Amino acid sequence: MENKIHGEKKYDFKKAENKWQEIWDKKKTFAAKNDFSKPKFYTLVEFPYPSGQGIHVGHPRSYVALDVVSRKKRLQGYNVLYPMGWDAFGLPTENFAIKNKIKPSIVTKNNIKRFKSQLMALGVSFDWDREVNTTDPEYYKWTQWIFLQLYKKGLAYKSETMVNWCTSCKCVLANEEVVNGKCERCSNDVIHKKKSQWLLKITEYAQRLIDDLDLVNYPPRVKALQKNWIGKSVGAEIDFQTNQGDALKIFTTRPDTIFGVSYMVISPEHPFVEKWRNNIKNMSGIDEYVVASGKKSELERTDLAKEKTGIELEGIYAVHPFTGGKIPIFVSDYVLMSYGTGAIMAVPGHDARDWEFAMKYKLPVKEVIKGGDVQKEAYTDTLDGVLVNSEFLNGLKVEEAKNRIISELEKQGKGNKKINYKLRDWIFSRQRYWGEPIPIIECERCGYVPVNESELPIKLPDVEYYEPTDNGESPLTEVKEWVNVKCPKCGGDAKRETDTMPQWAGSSWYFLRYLDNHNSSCIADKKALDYWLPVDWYNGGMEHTTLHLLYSRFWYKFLYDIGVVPTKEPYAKRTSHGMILGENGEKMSKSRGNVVNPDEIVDKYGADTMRLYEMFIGDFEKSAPWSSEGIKGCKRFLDRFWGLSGILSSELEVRKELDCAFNKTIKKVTEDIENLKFNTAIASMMSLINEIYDSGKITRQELKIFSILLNPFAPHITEEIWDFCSLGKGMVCEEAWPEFDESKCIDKDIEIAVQINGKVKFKININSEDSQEEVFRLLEKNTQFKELIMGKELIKKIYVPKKLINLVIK
RNA sequence: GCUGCUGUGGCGAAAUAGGCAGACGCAAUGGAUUUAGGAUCCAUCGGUAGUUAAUACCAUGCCGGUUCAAGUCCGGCCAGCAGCACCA
Repeated sequence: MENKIHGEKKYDFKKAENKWQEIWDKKKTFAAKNDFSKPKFYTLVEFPYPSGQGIHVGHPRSYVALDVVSRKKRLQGYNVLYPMGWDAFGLPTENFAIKNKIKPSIVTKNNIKRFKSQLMALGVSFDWDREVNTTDPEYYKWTQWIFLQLYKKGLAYKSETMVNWCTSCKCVLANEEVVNGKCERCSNDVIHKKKSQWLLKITEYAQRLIDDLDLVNYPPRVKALQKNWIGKSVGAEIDFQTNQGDALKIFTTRPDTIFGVSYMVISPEHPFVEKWRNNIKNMSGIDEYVVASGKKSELERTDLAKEKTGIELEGIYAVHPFTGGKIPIFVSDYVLMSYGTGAIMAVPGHDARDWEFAMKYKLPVKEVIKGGDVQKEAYTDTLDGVLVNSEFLNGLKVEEAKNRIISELEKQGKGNKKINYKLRDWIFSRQRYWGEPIPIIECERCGYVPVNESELPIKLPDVEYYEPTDNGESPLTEVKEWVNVKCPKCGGDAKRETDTMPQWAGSSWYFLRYLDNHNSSCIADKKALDYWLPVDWYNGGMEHTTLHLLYSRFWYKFLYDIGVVPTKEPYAKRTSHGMILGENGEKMSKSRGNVVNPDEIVDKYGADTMRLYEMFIGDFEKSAPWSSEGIKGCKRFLDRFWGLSGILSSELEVRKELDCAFNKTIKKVTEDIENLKFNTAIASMMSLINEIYDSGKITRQELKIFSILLNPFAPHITEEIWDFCSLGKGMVCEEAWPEFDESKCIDKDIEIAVQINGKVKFKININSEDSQEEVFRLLEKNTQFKELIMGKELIKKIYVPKKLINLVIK
């Protein structure tokens, strides 16, 4: 039986969606124009890693949201760039390739094909001509080029450091990739290992990465996370002389408490442990401790955070810079070599960790700031504290004492003001095959030599085996004919760097390549960079806040410094979507069996319904559970929208009685899209359609406006109704976004509430243009008012224009 | 422990800037249509009391405050989520 709503013709979403997708593709409807005189708008979503599973229902939430924004901006006359590409280097592909004996390049190609067809089936208006792929040598040529520029400026360096080593991936990880002592990707244990690695000096940009957050429109929580991650602390470095002749340099944020020092602590990796070896009386005990703490995995160190351990360096002591008193020195792994100087002055009276350690090892606790009881617990809440037992600092407030002591230290040459960051340099080498080769050659005579830029790209060799090795070397070391080269400097025998770049390399600058993706002589044409940048609106996941977002800001700032890009910050506005959870409210995963397959949804309800539902599901920034019932409401709404074609009258203009409703809806949809409130934008269109059906018909202009408003959300059905009802010459997506008239958004006849002592008692009808006097005159005529007021004393009358009246009576 | 966020019907959620709490949707119930199911259309739909009702009282995690008026502002709790976590 025919599934007829109101319409003359049933809407066949499969046929229509295919038809319009083909038309858009053929006509290149959504290609950004290289007409740099037009106002531009650059919308960007995080390009996906093309995994073997195909897209997830989470992907469209981001892509459709910015598709709605992009389509609306086009209708508003902007030259919109909304591109897509593939972040295709990475371990899952490599692991899949190893397991199934298919080359990573082939796996990648297949996955991209699948992803692309899935995205096209959703009708997302990407400009496919600008597609990029990080694994394409023509792309990673420029990733390597950027690395060389960093190298030339001294921002890429190789160094032997303690690194995070994933025992399962057999690969080093950046600090940002270690989550709770486990590998971010595979959740296996991370251990510490000494290894020679390439690092990027992101720390050099720490201050600017904080400061320039003021220049951009990011959600506060994203700014907070980034600042927190960079972790700036202001304090001082102080030299404590020792009986060994060396000065022990420490970092503290509380130089004001210097008279409360009762011992010092150095990290087990501190070089003085070795240096002082011969004079340390209990060296065998120290060795034991150092070895034991070195064996602890990242996780064990965190787990053991509660119970502090340590051992005193017998025979060694430091000298207090002001009192001249002897201070014992301990080794303990609660002090990290990677932060500050790897050594601290311990003030147990005013630091909880030092207090705990002092209790365990029976060390003295001295009060230097008045307020607490330092024998019971460390007194750390000292913002308004006053110094005591501190010689020339006595009586000063904490802030004053900090300044005083720093100037004193500087005067006497015993220390200086110092700012430290938790942020560490970015460990940039990976011992795996499927990544960009690092374009460096190691020559025995010349050291590290960058390859000539004219040789780029250094292509990944085509090999048969790419298993990670147990000895911690990249599988590329086995490819002798690739590794053995001549030194570009001296011409002698040399070897290529065999480590590859991390996955975050290609994604740190991909949004620049979209601007001019076929350029073979530079990253992108200068004019294109100047015109399109910065990205006007970038949406992505919260999980990338301390990885991709921070890394790409760093690279961009570097490119700004060398004159490649025109602005200090890459993304003018950043938003984050919430996760789509399984129907049971838990994170979607195969093991939980709550995964929703987007292909099935598109097949059953159509792309428009899928798109609309993902936008209607809830607050865009919050996570929301999928509901297989809820999606039906969106399907019903689209069916009712199609049904409008069956009640289309021959009248042309918007009817007077709906003029206000239309203006209000245009206003609501226009503003809500800008403010990420897709759910309420859709709700307002649902209300409008209810009103239209109540009126029994729709005029041509009304249907035109409705179609344009709905077009960004449901692009296929709106084109189809436009065509079917011959509403205009071209396509809906080529129309102009409707304007609203603020003055028409107010109803003439309105109902306002009358409250007595703050409680609504009844309502009266007024004209919205009525003055306060007229409203009260109307009120006094009201019988309910007379009854309620009878015998009572009216103390106060409040009128909130067009909203309510509140009467205070006794 | 620190930082940030969240808490509203059976469910997803709305509520400029302190001004009628629950828009919109789902589910549910009753009815129309149908051979039937589905789809569609109409109506009801926070709770308690009240014969439907009028109406009254209660209701935005809890306790208090400011105000003519509080989901919204202030103070104090509680719960949940996320991030960081020996960062001196």
